[in-house]
Amino acid sequence: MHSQQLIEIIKARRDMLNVTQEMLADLSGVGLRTLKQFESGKGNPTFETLQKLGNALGMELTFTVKDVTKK
Amino acid sequence: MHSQQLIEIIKARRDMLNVTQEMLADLSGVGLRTLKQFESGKGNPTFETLQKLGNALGMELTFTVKDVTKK
DNA sequence: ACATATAGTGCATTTTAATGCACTATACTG
DNA sequence: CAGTATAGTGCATTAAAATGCACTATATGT
Repeated sequence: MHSQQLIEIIKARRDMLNVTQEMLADLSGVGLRTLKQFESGKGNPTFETLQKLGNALGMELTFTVKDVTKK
Repeated sequence: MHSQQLIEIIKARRDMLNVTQEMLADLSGVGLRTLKQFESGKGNPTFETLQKLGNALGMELTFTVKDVTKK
C-alpha cells in the first residue's frame, strides 16, 4: 500500500459513511488540520494517527508478509 | 493491530530471516537508533518508516474495513 | 447574488519522530 | 575470563508531525 492509496482508501471510506473531515477529526481525536493535511497528500502520519482514524472509521491496519506466489 | 502486536510481528519476521537490527537498519534505510527505539516499544513510527521496514522485510501494510461478521 | 457547507492553504507554535554517538547489558564462544 | 555480537539506553540535535487559527476555494442551494 502506497501513500496515495492509503489516502484514497480513507477518503473513500469517509465518503461512504457520509462523514466530513470535521466530523472525522472529532470522532477520531485527530486534529482537523492534521487530517486536512493528510488527505490533501501532504502528510506522513504516525502509526498512532492511523490507528485513531481506523478506529473511527471501523477499519484496521495490518502488516503481513507479501504473497510472492500471486501476481 | 495494536502497537505491541506490530512490534512483535516485525521482530518475529526479522528473527525468521536471521537479520539483525543493524542489518535491517541498513537494508531499509531506517536509522538504527529509530529501529532500536521502535522495537523496544518506545516508538510511534511514521507511515514512511513502516513502509521502509516492510520493503526490507518483504511485508506490506494494509488498511481495511473491519469484518464485523466475524467474532 | 448570497449564504452555507466542505475542503484546502499559509503561518506559527509545540511536541515528538528520526537520527548519531557513545555507553551499558546480555548472551554466546573461544 | 576475554572477546565478540547483538540489543537496549542516555543525551543531544535536526527535521518534521500534530496542532490551532484564520483565510481562501469550490460547490450547492435558496
